[in-house]
Amino acid sequence: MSEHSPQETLSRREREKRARQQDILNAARELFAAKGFRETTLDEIAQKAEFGKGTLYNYFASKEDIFHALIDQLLEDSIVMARQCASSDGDARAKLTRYARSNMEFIRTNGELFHAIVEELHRGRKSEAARLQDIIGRSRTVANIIGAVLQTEMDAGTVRKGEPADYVTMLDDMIRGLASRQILLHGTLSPDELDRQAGLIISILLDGITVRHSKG
Amino acid sequence: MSEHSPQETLSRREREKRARQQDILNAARELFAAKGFRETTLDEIAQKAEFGKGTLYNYFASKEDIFHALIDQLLEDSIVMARQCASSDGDARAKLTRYARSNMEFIRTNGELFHAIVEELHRGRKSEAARLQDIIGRSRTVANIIGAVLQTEMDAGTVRKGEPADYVTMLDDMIRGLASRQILLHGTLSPDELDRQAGLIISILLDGITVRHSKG
Amino acid sequence: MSEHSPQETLSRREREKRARQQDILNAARELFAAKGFRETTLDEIAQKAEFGKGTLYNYFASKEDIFHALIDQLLEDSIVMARQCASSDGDARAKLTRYARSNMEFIRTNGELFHAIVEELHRGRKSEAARLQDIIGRSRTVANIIGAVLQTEMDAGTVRKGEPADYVTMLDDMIRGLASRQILLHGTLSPDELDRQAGLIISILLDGITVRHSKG
Amino acid sequence: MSEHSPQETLSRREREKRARQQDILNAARELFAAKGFRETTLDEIAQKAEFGKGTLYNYFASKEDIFHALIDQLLEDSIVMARQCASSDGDARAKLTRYARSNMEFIRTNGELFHAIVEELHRGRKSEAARLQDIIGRSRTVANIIGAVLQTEMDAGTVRKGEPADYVTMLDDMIRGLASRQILLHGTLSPDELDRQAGLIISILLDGITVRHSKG
DNA sequence: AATGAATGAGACTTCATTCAT
DNA sequence: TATGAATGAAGTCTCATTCAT
Repeated sequence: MSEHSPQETLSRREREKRARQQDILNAARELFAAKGFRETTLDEIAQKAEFGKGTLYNYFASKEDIFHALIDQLLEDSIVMARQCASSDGDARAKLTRYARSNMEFIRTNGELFHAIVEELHRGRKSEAARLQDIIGRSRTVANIIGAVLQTEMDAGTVRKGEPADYVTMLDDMIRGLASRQILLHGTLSPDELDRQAGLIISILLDGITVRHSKG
Repeated sequence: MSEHSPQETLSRREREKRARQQDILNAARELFAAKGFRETTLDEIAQKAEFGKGTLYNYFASKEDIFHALIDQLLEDSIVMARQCASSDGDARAKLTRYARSNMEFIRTNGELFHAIVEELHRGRKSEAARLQDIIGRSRTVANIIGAVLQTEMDAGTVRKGEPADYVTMLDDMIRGLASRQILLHGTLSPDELDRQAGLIISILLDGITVRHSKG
Repeated sequence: MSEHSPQETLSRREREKRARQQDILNAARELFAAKGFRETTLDEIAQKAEFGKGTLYNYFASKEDIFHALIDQLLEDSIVMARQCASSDGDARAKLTRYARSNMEFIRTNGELFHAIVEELHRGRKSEAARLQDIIGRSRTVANIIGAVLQTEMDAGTVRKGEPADYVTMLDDMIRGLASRQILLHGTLSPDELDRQAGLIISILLDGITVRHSKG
Repeated sequence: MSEHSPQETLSRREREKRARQQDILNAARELFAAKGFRETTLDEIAQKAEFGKGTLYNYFASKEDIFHALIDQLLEDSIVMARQCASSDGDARAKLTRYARSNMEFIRTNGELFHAIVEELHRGRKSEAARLQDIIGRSRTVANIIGAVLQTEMDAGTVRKGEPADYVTMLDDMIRGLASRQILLHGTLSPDELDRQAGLIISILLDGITVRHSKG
């Protein structure tokens, strides 16, 4: 898990700079999540980060720049999370359940920001093309990581043929919808509830809800 | 299907007023859908509706008021749509497939507004409590209508026991996710593609993706 | 002199709009003249024009737009002035003296704005090319009008051959320098002083300062 | 030409301080010339001078202070230049032509800064009175130096009576106007063109443009 | 002496809402 | 009832200056 950065040792200056950047990002993340990108003002970010307004501009070129930095972090984190689940022990059902659970946890933590991102992407922007492609590309990376788990099962004949990516996106849709709804309605998710929901989702994906009279 | 309004007969004045309100709503719907709530200005709405800017305030108390009126309409429409599918011919699979298809169509038409609504709801607002409860309540109405289809199957033992509402929301999540993604990536959905996707979603919900060796 | 505008009659609406635009331009002209473009704030313009700050944007798209409108007016006025002098009675000396005098008067009235314009042009801007060419073109129009007076004399052999435009620009340089300096040092120019200075400038241009022992 | 500074010997500390001050001034000169006073930031000056931003404040009290120091240098230089021309060989025409040429060269080199200075002076500032008087006084010094050349000719009866300062300022106006225009339109001035223009200006000043039938 | 991170006043611009006509 | 000119609060961003290291 130790992500060796190209230069293991940074100057004190550089380290402090990064730390303060992260302070700003953390403040922004909370606010963007709570109020959305447009509704969050720089004054608020500055205040929450305990900096002067102008100081932010020593670390980020614009409000959008802060937002993009957050997107990067989020996508990076989600890729790491997917990799962990895909390489964890157990069969496909175990891995997918773990993924569903981790993802719901992930959404509980970052979901609001995630929502803000989707929202912002949804709008036309100048930087649209390049940035959108980047995000789509990285999302696909996640889909491929989990899709590989399904592909293995398909090769073994235990999962019906299909486009793994389709299945993964539907899995993601269910996860996201469920997590968002639970948070919206109940504020949060208890660990037990998390487990139950994750199991339910995977059960639907793998088994469906129709009762089969097997082994007649 | 004729929705009898509480007062069958309205004065000419009242009828004209409603008509003009609807003109404004139609203009606003297109703009909110295309650019989002915040990014749409009253000037634009006024221009598209071919009214003076001040005139809007004779019909709606504020920009937000227009937005809320649109939400009402959208929810009303979705309830109608759900009822139609639930009462259509065929077995549960047919009804659900029809629902998936109609819903995707519905999202194709209103999806951007739908997105704008979700977005707006997601944020804390003054009117939060009351409005949120109203929306949740009406969403539940939809869930119950489709849930009843599943309940019938459960009673007949052909669908495994569970909370129908859970199943419906997951169905909705898959529908919404798929539709949104298709629109975002490909711009629109062809009728054929609509059918294929609706079938896939229902197939996952009912059958799952695991291969069963039925031992005929 | 009556410049018939394409439409002799404008709607009351349009007339009032123009009047208010002119109010804003007048306020801006004074301020730009006194403090320069960059140093003048929109708040000041709004206050002097007795409008709310936002109101300015109903009449001009930006601060620069106001500036450009002023340039247009100034150039238009100077062309009119040059035409009047060139078509006035008397010989070339009389016309040129009149031009010098009028121009000094013109600079007394508009010189500060003129300076602000030159200043602003001097700096690189996005709109540089197009706008600069426009201004240069219109300046040339003035130079050509007065140059034609000199050309007539050249054709008659009473003025030595040369590029009329060169002579005119030098004349302009002297006029502008003198007027600017007088205003800077003494605040204004009395009519008598105006006459004396105009005569001096023309005398230098036409006769030079060397004493000639004519008719030996 | 050796300008003896009041104190022939300065401490090493003092000498180094002056050297660094000059480094800063050189950087500022280029930037002010290219972009104007307002548009140049202290960051840019610091970077070009290869100092930290805060360091500048050890050498100058403010951004304006730097500007004023540059004005001082420029005026000092122009006085030196004028003295050289006035004391050069040849008759008045030769000296004046040399002055015109040198001055155009001077403007080519320093013109943008010159322009920035005029611009800045033109505006009302706190330091107005004292500083303005200083600059005017030093400009007069230049005018007097060149004016003395004309005075000699007047005394000899070869130049018509008048205020030498008036003639010099008009000469300066023509020089400045011509040089500025050439730079603005063509970017620079070739040596040949410089000579031609200088000759033209002096020819106008001394001879005027009227053809005289000298009746030899 | 040298540094550059921190600051906040102040600039331009947008836009929902009001109100006189 | 219909209008759109007027408004000013609020938003993002810049930059000269200060000050702790």
